[in-house]
Amino acid sequence: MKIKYNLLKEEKHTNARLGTIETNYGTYETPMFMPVGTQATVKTLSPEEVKACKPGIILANTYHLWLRPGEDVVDHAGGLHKFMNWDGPILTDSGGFQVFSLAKPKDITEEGVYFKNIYNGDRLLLTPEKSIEIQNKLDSDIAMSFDECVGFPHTREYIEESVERTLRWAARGKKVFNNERQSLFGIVQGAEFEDLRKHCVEELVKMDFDGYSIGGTAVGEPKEMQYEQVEYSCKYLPKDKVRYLMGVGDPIDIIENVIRGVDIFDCVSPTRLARHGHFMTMHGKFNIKNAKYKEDFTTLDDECDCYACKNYTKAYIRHLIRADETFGQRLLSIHNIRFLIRLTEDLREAIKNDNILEYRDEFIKKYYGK
RNA sequence: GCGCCGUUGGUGAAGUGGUUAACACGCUAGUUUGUGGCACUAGUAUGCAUGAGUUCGAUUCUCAUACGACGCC
Repeated sequence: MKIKYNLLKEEKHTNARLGTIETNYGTYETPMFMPVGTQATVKTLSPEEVKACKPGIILANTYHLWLRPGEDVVDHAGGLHKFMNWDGPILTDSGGFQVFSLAKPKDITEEGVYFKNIYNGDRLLLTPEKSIEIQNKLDSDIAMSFDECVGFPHTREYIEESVERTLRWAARGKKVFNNERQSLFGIVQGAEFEDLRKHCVEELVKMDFDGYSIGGTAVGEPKEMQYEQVEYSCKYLPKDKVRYLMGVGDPIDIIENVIRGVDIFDCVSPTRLARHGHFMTMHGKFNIKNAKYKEDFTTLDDECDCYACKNYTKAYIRHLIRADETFGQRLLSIHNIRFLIRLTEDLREAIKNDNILEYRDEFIKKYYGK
């Protein structure tokens, strides 16, 4: 089935939305945070451990699975869910972000984007049609259009050109899309230019996607500009479709962008920060490797209900991380993912109570207070 | 006891008669936003066993002392 978004309530003082999203694998509340499982695994965690963090959807990556093990292997396994033993909804990114992170300007053509295979150096062409074909085979619940994610800084001239190309790519992908169980999202680009964002939204809506993503943010631009880009996109997006802000996961950014009307977020930060020894709490982001935790026998976060916080001390986790033990990375990953999901639970409650601005102000005070 | 070699930071060590003593690990702190998973950045010996001498100048050359490895009685 196609996903279905139900708008339940709009917060009284802001554009924040409370909703549900119906999927092949159940109905989940929004705002939502999606953990990232690039290579069909949330790094260091088992599906059971991810599940215990109470996520809705998780994310996997077309580019990486295309290169390894290949979409046919996943297809023959019976699809991504069976392959990775995940019985919840999955969203696949299209490879658009890899245009930003891996490709050089000269590699971007009208037909598609040339990449160097990171594993063996082969020159590969990823096109909008190919990206959709791969995602159809992966059989995720939600597929993304293949877009160009442009970094910062950039010129208006280039963004104008890029938005048109992204729109043509969206149309090409939609034309070959062929999976009844799967939904397809369009991606709004246009950088910090309101008229270009508006134009992009209008053209995508004409194509009638199952949901809309906001792209081209969290690529090095100032925070205020990110929030503007989200405003310029949400302002024109239809209310009856879900909105996914790609790649944003800083706690403050999640709050600010929920306030501006975003429903879904994803970010590698909780797992990457964890692998590098950092953990988040309401009182800020901390480095477990710091000497001050050497004999700190308290838990990471006394407000947290995760497995790590229920069973282990900072001193022990510090020891594991410093000893390069993967169990330490697992414990911090579990904690950080659960932290961001708890944040979305709080935000849903704040929308119900029409006090999200108070929640934001109090959170910022605590988070930067340290 | 004699001979010979050695002694550089928390560790393993490189090195030179003349500005800031290489590098690695460790340690201290920071960064990380649709992930090229165990990364990156910065700091970390005012001092080269101790004492004396040669020299304009010594961690580097000489002598003595201490400590250590090896060989011989």
